[in-house]
Amino acid sequence: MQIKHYSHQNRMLVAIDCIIFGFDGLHLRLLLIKRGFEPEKGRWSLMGGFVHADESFDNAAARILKQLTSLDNVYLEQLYAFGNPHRDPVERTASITYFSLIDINQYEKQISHEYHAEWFHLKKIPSLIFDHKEMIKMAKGKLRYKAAFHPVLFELLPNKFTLPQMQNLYEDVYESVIDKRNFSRKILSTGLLIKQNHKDRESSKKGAYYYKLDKRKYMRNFNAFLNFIPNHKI
Amino acid sequence: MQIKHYSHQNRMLVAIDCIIFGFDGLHLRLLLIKRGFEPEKGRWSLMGGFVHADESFDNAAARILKQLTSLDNVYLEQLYAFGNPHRDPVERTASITYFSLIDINQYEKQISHEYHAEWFHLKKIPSLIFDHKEMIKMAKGKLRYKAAFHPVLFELLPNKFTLPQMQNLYEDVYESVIDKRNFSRKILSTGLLIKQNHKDRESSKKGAYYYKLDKRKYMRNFNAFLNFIPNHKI
DNA sequence: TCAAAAGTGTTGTCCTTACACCCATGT
DNA sequence: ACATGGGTGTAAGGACAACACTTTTGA
Repeated sequence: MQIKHYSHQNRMLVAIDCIIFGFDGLHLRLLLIKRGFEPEKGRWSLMGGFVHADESFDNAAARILKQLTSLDNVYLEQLYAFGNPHRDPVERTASITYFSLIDINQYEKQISHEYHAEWFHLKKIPSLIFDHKEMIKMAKGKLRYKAAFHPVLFELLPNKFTLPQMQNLYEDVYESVIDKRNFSRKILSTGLLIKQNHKDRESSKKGAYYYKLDKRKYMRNFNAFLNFIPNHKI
Repeated sequence: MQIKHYSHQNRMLVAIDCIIFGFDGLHLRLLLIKRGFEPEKGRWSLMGGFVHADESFDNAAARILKQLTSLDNVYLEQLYAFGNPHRDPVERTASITYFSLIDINQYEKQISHEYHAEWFHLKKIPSLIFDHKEMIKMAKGKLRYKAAFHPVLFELLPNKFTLPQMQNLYEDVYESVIDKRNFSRKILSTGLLIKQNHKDRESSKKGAYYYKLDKRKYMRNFNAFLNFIPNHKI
């Protein structure tokens, strides 16, 4: 006998919420939108949406991210499934959260104004709906954890970037000060950076050399362990 | 206006599946059951069940684990949400997987025969339903990742254990051979072990000293980074 | 007395850290 | 000329990895 349904079981809505990080050259930032429907319409929220009937979670997350940013092929990784029965007061809704790292400059080119999105400094996150604050906290933890061993923060950097910019990024992620001599030695020792022969002349008088990521090596070595952060705690 | 439902959205079943690891003193093992209902009745499967209407995912996982093992307070951590639309052929069912580490001796005392459960050696996993093989693969990866930096494998060990037993466990998890001198130095340097003054005389002639875990230090230091495995790859 | 597993120490290498000065440029 | 941030080298200490012999005891 062919079974058609699991009877008497509870079905629920499943949504995706995206925790979207960006980096503006000085600080790590988080992209939030103004919620466009009830309840809580008009309050700040993570970008999200319901999973469609014939869509995997990964596809739903990519679709939702693209809706907001118009970007394809960005770094997107499942973070955690939030399933508290009353997290959405309207109706039981599970949220599968995804963690995204995007190049803020790519975003700026493609910006959609439909969602009233803004980049927030991580120290200045406004009040958010539901359990979104908890989601962000977990995403920050995961970013630290991952970046301590994998070169994942390159996903946040533009095509060309300088070592001082990179150091700003690491210092912001770990909320700590890093010695620039040790930092540059460690980063360069990965062999992932290709020095360019021109400088960024905007952020200092002397100018800092641009580097590009060696994409081939990056792909190959992504899962190798690195150890970027001295004395890091999670 | 009070909203009662999100209209026109797709609702789905949400299930929990538990990847349950144990350690018998020599080898890492995985607990599987014989599925008790259609479809795929009688085939090997992870222990699972549907999330009830008013139950969080964590609570559902703990309930389902207890159903099989009769154990409370075991190590249980969310692993990943599997959401492929056709992963269950009957009806769309998301699976939130949980990763569990239990002391196999506790389990043996409490065994429930209702599910025809068996412990499988990780090299000899039988054919499994749906995407359960993929779940196990991910769980193995996470176990390695986590155990490389956190003392989580203690969850698999009985109250009293010997260093050779512990080393067997680490060697099994990482499928590699570890130098016992370096291993004991590293493990003991954590300060987490309390040497007992009697020996296990069963597994060797000379006998190996028992140790107990210093639970207080274990709790306090769980999130500190360790580095147990030389040259480990994920 | 022999076999089998437990237990223990040393050394060289490499990685990590701490630290200070010179350079290039715009104002 | 000076202030600002960029770029580089060295030395000391600690962690890690490689390695071999002695001990205990049951058979």
